[in-house]
This record gives sequence, C-alpha cells and structure tokens, in this order.
Amino acid sequence: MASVARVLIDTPLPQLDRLFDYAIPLALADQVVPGVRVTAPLRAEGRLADGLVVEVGDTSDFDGALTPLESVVSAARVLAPEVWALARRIADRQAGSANDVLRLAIPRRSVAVERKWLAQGAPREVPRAAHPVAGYEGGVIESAVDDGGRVALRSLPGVVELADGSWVGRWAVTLAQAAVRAVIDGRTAILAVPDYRDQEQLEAVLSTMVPAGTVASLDARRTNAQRYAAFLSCLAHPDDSGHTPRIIVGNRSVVYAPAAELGLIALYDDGDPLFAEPLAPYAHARDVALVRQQQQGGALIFAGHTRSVEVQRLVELGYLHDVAPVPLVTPKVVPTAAQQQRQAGDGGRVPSAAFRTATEALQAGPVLVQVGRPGYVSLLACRRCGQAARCTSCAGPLQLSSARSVPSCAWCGRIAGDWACSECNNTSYRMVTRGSGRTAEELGRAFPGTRVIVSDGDRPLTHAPGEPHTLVVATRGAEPIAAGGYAAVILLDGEWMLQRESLHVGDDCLRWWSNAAALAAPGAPTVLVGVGGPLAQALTLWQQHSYAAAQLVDRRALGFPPALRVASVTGKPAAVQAALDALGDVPVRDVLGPAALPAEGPRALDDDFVRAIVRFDYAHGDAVAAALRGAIVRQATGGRRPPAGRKRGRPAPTLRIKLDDPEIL
DNA sequence: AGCACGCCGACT
DNA sequence: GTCGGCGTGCTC
Repeated sequence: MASVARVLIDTPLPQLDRLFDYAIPLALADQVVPGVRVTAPLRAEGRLADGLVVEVGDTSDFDGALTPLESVVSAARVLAPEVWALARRIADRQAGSANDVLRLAIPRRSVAVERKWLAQGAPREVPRAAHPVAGYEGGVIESAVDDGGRVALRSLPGVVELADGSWVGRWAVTLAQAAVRAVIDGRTAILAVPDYRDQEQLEAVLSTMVPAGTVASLDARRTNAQRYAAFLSCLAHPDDSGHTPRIIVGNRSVVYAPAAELGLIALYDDGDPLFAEPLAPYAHARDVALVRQQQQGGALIFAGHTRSVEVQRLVELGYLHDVAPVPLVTPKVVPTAAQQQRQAGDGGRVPSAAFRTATEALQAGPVLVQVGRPGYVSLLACRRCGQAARCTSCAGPLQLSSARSVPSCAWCGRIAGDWACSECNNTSYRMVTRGSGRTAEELGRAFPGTRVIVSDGDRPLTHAPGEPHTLVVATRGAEPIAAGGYAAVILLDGEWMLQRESLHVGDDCLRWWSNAAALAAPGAPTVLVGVGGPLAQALTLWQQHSYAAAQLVDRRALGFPPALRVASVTGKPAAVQAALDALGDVPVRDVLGPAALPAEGPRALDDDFVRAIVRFDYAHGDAVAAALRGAIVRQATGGRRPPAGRKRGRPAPTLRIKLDDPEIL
C-alpha cells in the first residue's frame, strides 16, 4: 500500500507550482488515489490547503519528515492522469502554473452533484449505428480516426435538414460522423467550437445519431452544477474500472476535458478569436489540441471553411494532411468592382448589381445581408468638412443609438447635444458608418413588403425562417442559419471591415465572408461588395488555403508569427527588464522594446507599464518559457512588498507574460 | 499569501 | 543583558 502522495497544492502562487510529498496516514490509505481532492497542512501548523493527488508511491525525494495528509475530500478522481500531463506541459509551454490550467479543466465542485454521481454513476450507453462520413473520398476521415491521423479538413459549405426539421451547417454533420466513429470504437471524441451557436448545431446533429447519454456538453453557458455533472460523467467512476466513451462538445476549454481513451480531438474554425484563452496562461485551444494529440494519440482534425495561417504552416510542414471534399463543393461567389454605382433610396449602401440580386432572390427565399458593425450609427462626421465627430471631453467617437437620438460618446457615454466641428465649427453632421440597426431600417425601405430580421452580437439568432421576402441583417459572425439556406448572401461592409489596422484583417474578413457564404442554398449567389484583389479571388474560387499560404509567405518575410514564435512581457519597467535579463543566453531572434503600452480604446492602461516583445524560433520555445517562468517566480518571491500598511484588494501582478498572443504585432 | 526566522535599536 | 522592528525566505 502506497505511503507517499505527491500533491499539487491549490494556490495561485507561482513558486508553489510543483508537487509536494505527503505521508499517507493509515486511516486514509485506501482513499488516497491519484486524482482525488485532499486537504493538506502547509507550512504552518493548523493551516490547511486544498490539493489534488497527482500520484502515489513509496519513496520521496524530499529529505525531511513528511507531513501526513489531513483528509480526502471525496472519492471522485477529478484530475485524470492524462489531464495532469497536459496541464503540466501547457503550463510549462506558456510560462504559467499548472493550477491555472486546471482551473479551466476541472469545474468548481458541487457537493450535491458529486454525491449523486458517486451514488448512481453515469449512463453507459454505447451507440451501435455507424455513420459513414459523407462528402469526402471514401474512408479518408474514417481511417484518420482509426489510425490517429492529423487532418486539416476543408469543411463542406451548405446547410442540412435534420430528422426533426431543424437545419445545421454541413460542417457539423461531418464532425459528428467522425466523432461517432470514435465512440463506436470505444474511445472518446472531443469537439471544440468557438461559440454556443456552433455547439447547438453539433448537439442537434449528435442527438439524431447517438443516445443522449453519450454526449457531454462542457461549456460556460451552463450552470456550474450542469457543467460539473457533465464533467463527472466523463470520468471513470470509483466503482467502475472501465473507461466510458463519450462525445464531449464545448467551447475552447473543452480541449482539457477528461478522456482516458482519446479517439479524436477536433476544432471547428480554429481561426476564430474565441479560441484564444483570455485567462492565464493564455494557451490557445489550437495549441492545446496539438499538444494533447501528441501526448495521447488519437486523431486530430482542424475543420473549417477557411484555413488559418497556423494550420497552413502545419500542412506545409507535412504535419497535417490537407483533406478536401470529393467532389469539390463551392458556393457561387460574385465579386463586384470597388467603385460601383450605388442604388438610390437605400441610403446608398447597396450597389445596383447586389440590389438586383437581392430583389430577385427575395422572391425565392430569405436573403442574408452581412454588415460590419452592430448598433445603429457608429461614426459621425462634420457635414461640411468631413472631420470625424469626437467627444469634447475624451475625444472618443460619437455615435447614434437610434434615428431620433442625440449623439453620444462611444467611450465615456457623454451626451454631445451641443456638438460643433472642431475644424470648422459647423454644427450639422452626417452618418459615416451604419450599424446593423440602421442598415435594417434603410433596407426595409429599399425593399418594400419585406420582413427584416436583425441578428447582432447583442441579440444573435441561431435560426431564421426559410421564407421568401425575408431579409436577415446580421453582423459578421452572428449570421443565423436559414431553413433551406439563403437564396442570396450579400456581404456589404467589406471595404470598411478591411480598414482595421491588424496583422490578420485579411484572414478575419475571409473567415467571416466564407462562413456567411457557407449558409447559402445550393447554387445561390453570394455577392461580395466593393472588394477585389487576392481576398476576393480566394473567396470566389473557394481557395482559402491559397490565401493562407500567401499570408504565410508574408509572415515569414516579416518575421511574424506563425513563422516564428513571440512572447510579450508586460509590466513595470524594472520587472520587464529583469525578465529580459533572465533570458540570458537563450538564443532568441530579437527583442522589440520595451516600449510604453499603446494607448488603445477608451482608457489607457496602467500608464507606467511597458511591454517588450521577444521573437524566437520554435526550437527554443521551452528555453524561453523556462527563463521567463523563472523571472515570474523571482519577482513573486524576491520582490519587495508593496509599501507597508495598506491592505488592498488585489496586488496587481507587476509582470505578465503571454506566449503566442494572437493580438500581438 | 501567510508565517517564521534573523540580525539591529530602546527597555525593565 | 533582553524584547521586538519587519526585511528575507520557505512552504512536503
């Protein structure tokens, strides 16, 4: 019987991010098993810390008397061995703590839910019926699932009706079929999607293929109790030695779900920024999936209508296999020249070609109009000289919230009823950019007798009716699925969307447009308004991977990710300098900065913070992460306390390190 | 984070 | 000669 337990203490302190050995008291001998929650004395007599048993054994490297564990919290083995290995690796890779990773991997405990699960376990339904993966060369995806293949999958555009009459994207059917293949084989599949609307589609498809107990949904929208119940249902029950195959669906953190026998881990639309984890240690779900597949085996699929530059790089390295539909299915995309004549009467937004397309299509079915901006009017300008209208107190942009409202500042909210142009003192303004609300209003007038539906970030719709004379105005990313597919898709604000200053505007726009075009009915036109060049070409030819390949060439030339890796180091100047010094002789490509943080948005961040960016090759990732991690630990221990006396809520971390932050540069 | 250990100024 | 200041350092 094991006498030593190796425990991860639940603490945010970076210097305690390692395993501590404890003696196992005889009374607890048969309860202390890997994965259970325990309490253990730490440092001072009587002070108890929570922890997780990572492993048990009979020896310890610690020379000193081992303190005995205090108690076992419950019999649930919430830290599965494969999740521990993943959390440790991800933390090390990101210069962070395993505890921070585990916060994403293990939901908060709910005693009632846990008691119920311990008493009755989880359903063990295993699906019987196979669902061959349709639309691809026979057996390509099946053999990837069977043999642990790694695939960059070009999803099928279009929508499909399910047995219950609801409609989903065809991409969801493909992933569900692949997942069923894995569970029939007795293994678990993890399907990660950017947001809950994608998740609903997967759940809808899966409900027609497998018994309900086979699917576990782990996403942030559920209550903690629901999430914990779903989480427990994926674990091995204490009374039961076997692994329970599951299809686990969820958003970005589902990549950490417990799956002892991993058959498949798949991401849909990996370029979506929602896959970037905003919590420390900021690991991108794509990277986690890559690491996990390497550790645990099973198949890896990155599916989507576009190709992220990161995935394209892996395809070119030969690490992922590019798989396209057979026969090729491509939406019909019609670009329009940049300076097209505008139709009168609709606010001048829709060029005449697109207007004609929409008018015609509305007779046959619903028409989708994708706009760039939510809200009503997001930018005003002087009617006389064209100067942008800005708030007099904070210089934020002025906006309108409805037809009759007074302009107000988008940043500070101040009402600007007395606005006058700062250049020419004129007091009348015009609308420069229109949001979904204003566009809907204008289009309603332009297409009389049409029902106009708005779907935006605030109130996104999942589904839209498939009836003619229905105009759906949606902001990019919030497009509902129309029954039967749209009779036409108009992509309106491309020109404006491309103006954003960012390394990946092009990728983002292509992704938004492609995802909207994928909602069209077979043969229905998608009109891209006012955009030409390689982006329009990639969309028209449905060759998003070619665009990604060209982007990768550019990134290599510029030395930008994913051609190489980057770490951003943010904090007080002294802390940043210490972190950079800690890099010592690690062979980094170069260090940009430190420089003052760019003042962005309504409020400038901590004004005395600086940021440096370290660029390095993939080969030196471990060394860079280890060095920066050392700086974090030193700064947490060595550093002086805040000037004595005051007790503030949170001593803001003075050093923040992000590896591979997609928003950098 | 806490909390103990440790080496310099006023004290019964 | 001690009691205690909170500057460093450790937590099995």
